[in-house]
Amino acid sequence: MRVLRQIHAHVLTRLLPISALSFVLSKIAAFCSLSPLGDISYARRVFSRIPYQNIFCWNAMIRGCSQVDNPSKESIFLFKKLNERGCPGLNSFTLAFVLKACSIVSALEEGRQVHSRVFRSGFGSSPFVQTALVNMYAKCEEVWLAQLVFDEITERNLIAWSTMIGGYSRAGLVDETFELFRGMQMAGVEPDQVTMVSVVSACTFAGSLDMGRWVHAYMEKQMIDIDLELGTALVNMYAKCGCIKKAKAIFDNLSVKDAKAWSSMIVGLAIHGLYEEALKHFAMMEADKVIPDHLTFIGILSACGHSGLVSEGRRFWSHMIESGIKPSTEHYVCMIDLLCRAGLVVEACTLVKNMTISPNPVIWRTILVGCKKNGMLAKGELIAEWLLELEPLNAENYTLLSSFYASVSQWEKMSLVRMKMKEKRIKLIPACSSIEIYGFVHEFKMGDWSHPETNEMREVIGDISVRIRETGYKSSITEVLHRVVDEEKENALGEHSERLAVAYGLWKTKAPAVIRVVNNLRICGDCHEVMKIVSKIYEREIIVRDRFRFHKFVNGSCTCKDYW
DNA sequence: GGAACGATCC
Repeated sequence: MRVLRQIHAHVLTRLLPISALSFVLSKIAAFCSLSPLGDISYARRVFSRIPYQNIFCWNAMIRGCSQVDNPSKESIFLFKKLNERGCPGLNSFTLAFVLKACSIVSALEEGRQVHSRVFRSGFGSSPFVQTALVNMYAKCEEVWLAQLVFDEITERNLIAWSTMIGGYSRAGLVDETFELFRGMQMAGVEPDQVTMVSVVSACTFAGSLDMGRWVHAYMEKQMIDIDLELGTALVNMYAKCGCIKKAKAIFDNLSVKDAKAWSSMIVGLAIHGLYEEALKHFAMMEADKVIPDHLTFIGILSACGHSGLVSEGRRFWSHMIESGIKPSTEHYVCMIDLLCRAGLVVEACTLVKNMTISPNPVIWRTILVGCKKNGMLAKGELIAEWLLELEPLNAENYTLLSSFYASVSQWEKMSLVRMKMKEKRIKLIPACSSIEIYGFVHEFKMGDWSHPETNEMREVIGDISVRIRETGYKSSITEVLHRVVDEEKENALGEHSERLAVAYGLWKTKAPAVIRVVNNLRICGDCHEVMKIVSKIYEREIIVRDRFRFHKFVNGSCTCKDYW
């Protein structure tokens, strides 16, 4: 920039013809807005003083004013200004750049307007504009519109396929992601690292280790190099799919590791209950001179919270603030959770009071869970009131509140919550567990006997209940109630979806195969106990991924040490 | 001078 400023000054002292001056200034503006070494505010100043602003510098400004690391609507305003001037010289670059800007700030309405401009402009057949449109709709969470545009593309190149696959993957539409990935292969277009990142992420979302392994093997066969981004996606996939060893192996093999890669590894270790390892990795990261960012701290704080490391948590909190990272809601959630789990609910509430940003529903839910664990009825009720005011239609809140009342034996209040739900026509999220057997995903809902092998499964379930009762186990009734709407289901506990899935796994596979179950909700306390016993009496390793983390049951105990 | 990718709390 220093050299550029000198050139700029030099240019201004010369009496250049207007056209030459415009040309030089537009080059300077373009450099300032586009180069990583540039300076966007300098670009703005230069741009505003160009006598003849050609389309080249307009494009550069539109592109430079909204970057992924600096989202802003300025590019869209610039485009509007250009529109007011009748768009002299508008080209496919302009349209692609402004669409990219719309995708960065999720500006659907403006994006649609640009889309109609594309129609009129005659640049609709530019592959750059088409892909930018697909990307814009996908980033605005309108994947179906993105698909419509994608369908219209006659010659789909690698980028177009990748964009669409990425759109589905980000939306968590796993089947669609894979269908498109197959379509791409059928069309004879070779996927690259960027494509594979999206496909790997879809496996992470599905929690499907078999799928992930298949994709990894495919990459090896196709000799697709594992770069930093793809490596991070793989580390994340293996960790979230329950194979922390493999995640670690891939992580260790990365030649360059940035904050994202380290964070991914740290969070992975933490959700597997390997807290010491997580903390060790944090220290290794700092020793490696990689600066932890706000997400790394979320990972390490939650690791401390889940393992009851209160003083370490406080230390990391101060460390974070000293590093100049302003705590976000997520950081507060980790810290509040950490304090609540340690029984320090009052201190957690003080922290909420002193928050500089307004607390969101997650904060209130965390405190409410804390009140539940510590039997604080009055405080919990107060929190619940705020929570329901803030989010009156979220089923999760009602489930939590009703389990809260159940835990303090307030049955009448609990049924009032149920009634309120019925009034507001709020439906519970049905508990659902899945297990993968020989590449097939079997899904079970609570009390669901629709599986074709249901009779055989009943026998296994029966066998489990007999054998665990022999060990002296008794089920806890409060756990039944908060998941069941109709209390008439007395045996509902034995039919929790995770138990059905585990029973199926026990029956279909033999030791030493690990039974891996994915839950959409948090595992209940009673099932947690049962899994421990089953792992011992059946001598099987069981890994359950619930909404938040992993539980690995081996020989009667769980890696979470019952602290979750 | 262009379009696609990785880590986020309860």
